[in-house]
Amino acid sequence: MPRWPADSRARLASAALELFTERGYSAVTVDDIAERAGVTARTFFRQFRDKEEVLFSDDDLLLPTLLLAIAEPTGPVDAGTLMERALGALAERMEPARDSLRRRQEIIDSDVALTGRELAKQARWQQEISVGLVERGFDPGDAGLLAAIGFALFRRELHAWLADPSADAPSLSERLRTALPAVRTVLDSSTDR
Amino acid sequence: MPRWPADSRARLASAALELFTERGYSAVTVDDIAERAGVTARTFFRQFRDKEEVLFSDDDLLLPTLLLAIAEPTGPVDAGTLMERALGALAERMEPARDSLRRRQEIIDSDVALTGRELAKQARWQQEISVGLVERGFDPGDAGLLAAIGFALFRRELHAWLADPSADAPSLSERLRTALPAVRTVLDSSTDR
DNA sequence: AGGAATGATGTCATGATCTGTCATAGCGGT
DNA sequence: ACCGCTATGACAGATCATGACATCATTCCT
Repeated sequence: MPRWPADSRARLASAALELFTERGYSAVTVDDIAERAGVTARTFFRQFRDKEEVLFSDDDLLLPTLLLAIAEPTGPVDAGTLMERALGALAERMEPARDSLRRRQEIIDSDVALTGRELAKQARWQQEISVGLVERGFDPGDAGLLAAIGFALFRRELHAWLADPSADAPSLSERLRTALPAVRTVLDSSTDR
Repeated sequence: MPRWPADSRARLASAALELFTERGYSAVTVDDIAERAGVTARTFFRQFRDKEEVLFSDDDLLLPTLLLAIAEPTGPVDAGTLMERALGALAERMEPARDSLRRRQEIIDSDVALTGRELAKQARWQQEISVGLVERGFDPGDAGLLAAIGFALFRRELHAWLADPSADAPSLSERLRTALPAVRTVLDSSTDR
């Protein structure tokens, strides 16, 4: 018999998500979250660096996926293909969690600071991808540019995927596969009127 | 004779920049800034929403520049050209302030939260540009994609420009002009090894 | 000239976020 | 039985941020 119920971290995370959904991010205090999870606020801050991090800590589990998809393929590979593999691997990991991701995204989009945190985290991923590409022998300038464009696309398609509630909507992976070619089309042919 | 020295806002802003440079962002309290500016902390928070905002408030002055560059040209215009005009106008406004921008950027880059705030602000600009493009008759999907790519490029070239200390380094505008064509090249031809 | 309105600032109180430090109690190994 | 390890609680305190109200030089109105 442990002295306390196990898994305080998981209980804090779901308590936080519930409360943020019920009342909105800024109307929830860390004390509220801790109370619902049956611990003290001090324990919250031991598990999560700050109040925001409770929404983002899971993301760190995805980074290895990203790096593996870049490093793994053997033989010469096209840069676009590598980006597609990396983002596709990310997409596969995210797809099963669509519902909870959407709830999370609604909270994030409702608060500028959270949006900033999300962008900063994705910028870090972008940096990691860029490094991975350079390690494969790509030109550093090209790698940075590719990673930047890739993540611009990824953000766009992720939002579209989460926002589209229909059952037969394209999956995130499918959206990504069609997005990269779209860049060329847009650059070549887009005009106003 | 005013009751207090004028321009408390400007004094707060430069006091903040000085102190952040001297001691690092997180080691400076709002009280420190207020003290050096000769006011109380309460006055700081009347001028700036929070401690971060003192580094970003000037940015808001740039948004009209951006929107004007999109809305102004008459007659049918290529989307890439419009992006170039908008970002070029931004660049022209920033170029004279290179030194203070670089000091500011060093502070921002040293702190994740500040990085997030910067990205969030640029995301908002990106959104505004996208809306401006749609109002000119561009397809909404294309507009969003173009704005995203444009700002990915802009961030990249801005950092490169600020990081290159040499006197004969290309200006920000020049960098931007060569960056957009680079997108096509990279997408078409980049391979590893 | 004189009084009222204005507006930037100070003062005080309060709540939220985050950190440092020490005590406590169950668990596992010896 | 004892010892350390670890997760947690308890408490104090710094910093950030906001609301309410007071102050007083300037300005405007009559």
